[in-house]
Amino acid sequence: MKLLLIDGNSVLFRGYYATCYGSMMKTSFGVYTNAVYAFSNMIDKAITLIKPDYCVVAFDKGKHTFRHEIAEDYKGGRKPAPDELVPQFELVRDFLTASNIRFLELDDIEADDIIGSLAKKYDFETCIFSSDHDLLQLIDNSTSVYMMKKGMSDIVRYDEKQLYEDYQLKPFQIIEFKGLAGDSSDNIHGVDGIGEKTAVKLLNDYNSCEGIYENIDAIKGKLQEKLINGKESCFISKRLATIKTDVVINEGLENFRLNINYDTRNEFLKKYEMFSLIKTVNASKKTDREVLSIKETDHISKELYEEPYIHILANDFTYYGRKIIGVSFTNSKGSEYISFANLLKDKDTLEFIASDKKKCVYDLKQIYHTLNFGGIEINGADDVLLMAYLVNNNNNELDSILRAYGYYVELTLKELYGTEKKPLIADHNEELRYVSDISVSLYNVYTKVKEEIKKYDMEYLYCDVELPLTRVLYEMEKEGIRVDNNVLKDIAERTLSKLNELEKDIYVLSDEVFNINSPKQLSDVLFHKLDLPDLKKGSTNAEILEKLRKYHPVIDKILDYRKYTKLYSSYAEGLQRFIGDDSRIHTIYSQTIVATGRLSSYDPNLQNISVRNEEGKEIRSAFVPDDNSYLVSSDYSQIELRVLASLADESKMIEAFNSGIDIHTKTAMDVFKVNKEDVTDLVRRHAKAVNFGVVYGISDFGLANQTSLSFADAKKFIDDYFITYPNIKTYLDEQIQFCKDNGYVKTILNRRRYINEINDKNFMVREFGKRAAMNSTIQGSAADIIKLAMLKVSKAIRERNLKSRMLLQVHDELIFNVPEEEMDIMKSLIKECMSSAYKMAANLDVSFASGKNWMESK
DNA sequence: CACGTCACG
DNA sequence: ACGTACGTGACGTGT
Repeated sequence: MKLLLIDGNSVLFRGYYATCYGSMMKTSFGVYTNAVYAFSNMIDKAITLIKPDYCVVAFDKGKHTFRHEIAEDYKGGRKPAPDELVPQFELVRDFLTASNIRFLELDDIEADDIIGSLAKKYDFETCIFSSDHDLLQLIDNSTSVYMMKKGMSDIVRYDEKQLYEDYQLKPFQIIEFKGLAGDSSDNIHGVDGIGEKTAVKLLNDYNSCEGIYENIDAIKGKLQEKLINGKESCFISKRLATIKTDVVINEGLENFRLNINYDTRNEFLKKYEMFSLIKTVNASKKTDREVLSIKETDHISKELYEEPYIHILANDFTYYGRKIIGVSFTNSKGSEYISFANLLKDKDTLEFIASDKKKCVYDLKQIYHTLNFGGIEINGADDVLLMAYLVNNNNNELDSILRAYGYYVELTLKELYGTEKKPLIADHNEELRYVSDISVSLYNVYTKVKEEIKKYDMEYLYCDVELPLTRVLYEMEKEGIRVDNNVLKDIAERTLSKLNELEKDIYVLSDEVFNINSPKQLSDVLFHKLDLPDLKKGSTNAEILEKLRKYHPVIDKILDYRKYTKLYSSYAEGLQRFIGDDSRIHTIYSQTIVATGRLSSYDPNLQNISVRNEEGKEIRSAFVPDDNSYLVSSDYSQIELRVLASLADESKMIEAFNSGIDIHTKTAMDVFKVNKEDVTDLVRRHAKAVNFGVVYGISDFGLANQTSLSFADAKKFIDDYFITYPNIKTYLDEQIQFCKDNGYVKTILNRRRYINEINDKNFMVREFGKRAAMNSTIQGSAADIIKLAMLKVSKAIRERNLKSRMLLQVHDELIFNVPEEEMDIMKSLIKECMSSAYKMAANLDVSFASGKNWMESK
């Protein structure tokens, strides 16, 4: 049994002053919440640390305590509480009420005295939480004090031993100490001329103030004089500092039992916009816990075969080849856990998992790998991660999903199993608690996202596109792509010698030896030592360096050095670690990271392999086909602009696409009203820049920056563009308006992207929101289309039993391994599937290339 | 762990 | 007056 007593005023004050700098936290309605926020954080910390069964928060109330009878100026000279803090005294009480945490305040009694009286009333373990040193006097065998130090970051537990170590005082001597040294914050005078050092020394010699005055003759000189003069003040100060322990509190202990109500607390936190605190809630809600607390079994009950959430418990060290520890089944009937060894014997359950009967997991693609590694087949599974992401693109990892639906799992996999380098043996009960919390939470999330998918009309996107795509991506990941390590080694070696050369040159040319890779050191050399013009706040990026080339020969070398270090560390060397024993690289695709609906690739990222410069492009020659095969690359040309033209129904542009004329040339012709022959290179480049700009959410500033155009010319150009293509303008404006009204924009397949920035009060943020709104439907719809194409191609390969395999996706491009004998069929099949993936006014054009490595097939 | 930089679409 | 083009992931530096 443990009782926690919290000094409410002290914690609230400390919380306020720790968070009152800069822009103070408040709600969108202007209610200050910083102190309550910090308060909530601190007491959560205290509760987690102390794990009390009972808890009371004590507050001061009234201005006429017994101490004011003793000394009129008690606590005099204090600054009044700041205006921003005052209303938070009330708010923090509301917070405690919402949390179902008891607080006490008694007329004309200080919080200290409530705490003192409660601490002495009970003889079981009592912990006091405060930042006020006065309370240290309450320490005894069963009472300890947790002090907040250094703002709020540190909490130190004081018992008799710790107190003596830090202050050389026994608990009762705290009041003796204040009698002598006083306490300026409470306007307690003590003895004039005696400070902390002298007070401690005197108490070490004479134990107490009484002891000092009994032996006053033994004390000599000035000190004796001070003590005699201050005797009255000394004993008044002592009384002021003495905490009462006899305040009558007529409440049964059970009234103080700690039983936080997370539902009402979450409501409060939501109401006052303290969203980040919702995560500190152990929201595997109590009611759920009672109904559904997990049961370990060696045979999963049949009633759990009805649409369960299945959690695969495995450590998180690697993506491929995770070891299964156990599996849980959870639905409205209950929750059960089975160890992996027992699961392998539970044939009914294995059969259920492999069957088409409906079930749900979290991160299906990874689970395909995990179960495949464990020799288990799974079918008919929904993916709660994927569903939650489709419902709202901000839900893209466990934490954010649980938080969004009001759940929180206290333990993490890392805490259970450690890391690959430092693995831990998990306690089995902890494991069960983790599985139980996560399973119950995710089962509940599943029931909710299922409804939302329906409500948002996303069944086609989810059931017919994203979910089947998960399987396709799993197969691509498993397949991997063959890489010739020798090619990478060769490039690495050559790059390294080039780098050594450049390094020397740079040191000579700049007359300085420094770390070229450090932007800080480089900018120092360029802008201070060499005195080159600092065009953008010390920035040394390629764009800036390009402009500085003419000033100093070292710049060219630095640009080259940058190019080669990137090539060396990210690609030539960097990629090698990912080549497996099968001589292949297995990237991982994320289906739930990109806000617009694109895929992303990592470990390693194969969607950003160099192509734009000659030296970098060579990396692609390391990516090779299987024996007797070719690498085939097929990409959509101008897919985003085609999507835009079609969605906006801009006939001039659609006609251009369908007639096969170069779109940037056509844009130049239309906007500048010139003949094809008069479109110069420069004019075409500008037209191309605007076309890109339009897709990114155009602005005159952006366009001017990207081209050689002046502000005014860029603005004029954009105006002319929108006059030429009025439907584009209308369409983009519609997207912005829709987003302002609804908070999100949507793609051709009803994919949503929420853009909160669009209604932000900050101009810059709002402008960003607009550009994101304009871009998202376009980029997102293009992503939808290539996903459709991937499904179509993969289906065709499967149905025709072809040996060709889809290996990579790079946003508008697909890469395949194609055996020689399938080249003809695949060429037409890929082209057909990709160009017919989605019917639009502007046709989809597909270009096609093949070779004995990825560089050749481009 | 944040920042600057740079690779891709 | 403000001071940006959209979407990612990986690396090295420096706290």
